Amino acid sequence: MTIRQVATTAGLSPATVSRALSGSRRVAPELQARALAAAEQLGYRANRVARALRTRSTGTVGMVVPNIANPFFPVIIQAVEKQLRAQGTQLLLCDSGDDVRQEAELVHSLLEHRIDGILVSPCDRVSSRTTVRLAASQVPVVQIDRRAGSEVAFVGVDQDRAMAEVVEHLARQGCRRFAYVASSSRASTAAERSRGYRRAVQRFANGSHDRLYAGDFSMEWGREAARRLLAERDLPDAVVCANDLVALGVLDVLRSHGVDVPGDVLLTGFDDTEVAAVTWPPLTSVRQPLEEVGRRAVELLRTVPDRADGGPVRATLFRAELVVRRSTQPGARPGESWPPAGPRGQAGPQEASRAAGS
Amino acid sequence: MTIRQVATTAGLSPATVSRALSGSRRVAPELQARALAAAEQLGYRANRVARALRTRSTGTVGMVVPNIANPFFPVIIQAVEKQLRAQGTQLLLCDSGDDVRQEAELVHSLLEHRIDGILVSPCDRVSSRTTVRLAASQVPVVQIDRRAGSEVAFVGVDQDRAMAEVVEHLARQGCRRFAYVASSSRASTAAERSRGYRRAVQRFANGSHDRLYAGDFSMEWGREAARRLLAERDLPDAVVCANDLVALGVLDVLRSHGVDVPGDVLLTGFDDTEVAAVTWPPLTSVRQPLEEVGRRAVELLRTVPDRADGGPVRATLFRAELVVRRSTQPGARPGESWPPAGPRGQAGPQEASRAAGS
DNA sequence: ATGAAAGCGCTAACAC
DNA sequence: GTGTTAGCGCTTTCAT
Repeated sequence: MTIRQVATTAGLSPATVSRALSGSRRVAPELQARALAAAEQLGYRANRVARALRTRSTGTVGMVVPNIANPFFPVIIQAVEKQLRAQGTQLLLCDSGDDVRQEAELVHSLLEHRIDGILVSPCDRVSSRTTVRLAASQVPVVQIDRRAGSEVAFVGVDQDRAMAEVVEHLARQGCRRFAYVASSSRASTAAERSRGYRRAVQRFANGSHDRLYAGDFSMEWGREAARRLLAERDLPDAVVCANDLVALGVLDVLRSHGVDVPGDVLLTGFDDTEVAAVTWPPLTSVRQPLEEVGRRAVELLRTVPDRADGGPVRATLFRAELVVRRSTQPGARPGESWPPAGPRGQAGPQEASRAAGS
Repeated sequence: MTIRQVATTAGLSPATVSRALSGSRRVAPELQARALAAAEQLGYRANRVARALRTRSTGTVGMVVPNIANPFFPVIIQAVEKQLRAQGTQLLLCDSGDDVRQEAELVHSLLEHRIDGILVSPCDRVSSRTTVRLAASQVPVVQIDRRAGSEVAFVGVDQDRAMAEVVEHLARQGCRRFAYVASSSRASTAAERSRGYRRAVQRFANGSHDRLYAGDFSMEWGREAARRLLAERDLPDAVVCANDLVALGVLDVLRSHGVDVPGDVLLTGFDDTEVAAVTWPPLTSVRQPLEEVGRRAVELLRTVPDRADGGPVRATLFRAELVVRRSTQPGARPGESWPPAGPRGQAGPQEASRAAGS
């Protein structure tokens, strides 16, 4: 089914039909109607490959994320998709598996496919740089959430500040000795969170007891780190985690070793993924305005000059929000029910099981 | 950077360079070398749009899933991607938002993009039928996980049987009165799970007390259902949930109302998502062999005849595996640490097929 | 084995 | 405003 056949059926030229369907130029109402009717009748659907070859635009944007199984990313992806849909653009989504080589291949593949732009969350803030720069020299590129260098547009969240707020909150709860279960600082977000953590511990805890465990953003790493933590002589006052997944892993192992959260140690996550609210205890975490990040990223993608040397590089930093939950509220002692006492016997997002045995 | 420029640089014709790069025909070793050298030197990368127009193959497969934020899907997507990568195919991933209209648009869009095949998890087992059929009339299509009709190839898991095993397990634990927090049966998986549940309750519990709540596959629906459940006079022995997300929502509300799991009521999920193992209590769930499902689906995609009327329609059904965890093991009393005693885990009549991450 | 030429389906440029 | 023509960049006849 080609446009030529539609044209023949309608008794028009292909050009007119093309114009009628796309609305790119004015066409006499009568001919317009004939064209549409013929197209409808034949069930004509334009071949976007041919169109793309001619117009040098595929109507497709590529997105490369490090790991789609990290529940943080689907949310950001959905936000992006929603925005793109609004402007009739398709999303070509790729998962780099947090691997720089893979990431490079995907970006190259996207470029071959002649996508109109790329959204990328670079897995390595250093090694991904060349790939990002290369891509940016060919099509508009916006870095989202993570970044590799500052030569290419970026939209994300102030991780440093957010993590500092986490520590400050913990310090206010009386914590002085901290442990940080970090993710390797290959991801820019991880590096910035670490930095924020360090800064804040210096400031609020006078740099006292401070242990660091560096791994990745996975639950399994959280488990491993918790085992190491437990192997030490004493527990810190609080365990700060690089993200929710890590925190869940830590929580799992702590619990299976009889360590109570928040009774024995406070615990925090990051990202405020959906599950953070339903673990036991619910996790204090950091919520990022992903909807806005997605919107801004797509917006920027349309603005970025084609060859990235037109003007100043745009970067947008949003501010995150601390979400305090029971994992950092040591009101009750271990084994006790929550809330510890008080008039309210029921309900409430941060409340839970009544005393045992009844 | 076109092939013509490479040809000029190498002092060859475009045709020869094309042949040299793709290896589609024999080329004299010397010329081959010259062509490759020139391509390398110029950093030539073929324009896949032009190639696709000529060869009528884009080297791209589309995939449409109902909701990427349901942690079940990323896992299946990664399995599919891995397989596709092995054969040098790009994945064009789309999220239908569990909406039939959206799904239809996405499929049409994919067809316009002239993808080589479609993997789809239809969101509605009835209404999605026309879309699936239409797609299958144009390109190879394989339904994955969910299905809409049996005229188009399918790869999935025996949901009915798996859910029956869940109920059987609960019955063995002494449960007689069940409640089922279902997802609306628009998804084929949901319908099959419901069926398996009903069948098994008939058989193992003599059709005794049986309450049904129908919503969707979300955590929020789980919360709502739990509220309704609590509004009833009495609790059932067990609450069976359509998937893990729903179970998490149920668990959250039960806990906040002081209901102990598994002390007061047993609870099960489905899908064995990563979080199922780290909730408190860990969730008994059903693990599906997603790696194999993904592999088989991609394999089938290459086998399916182009116009879906060549031969018998292929369907593959895998068997799932019950993963028993503490949420259905009322051995220990609430508030106690876990494992309650002994060297490791609890040895009940049904042992966990996998240790729950202790 | 190689090169010249045609053409995939569409739309931009050009003429009328 | 409409039709005719050319060409996007590639692969593939078709000749040689």
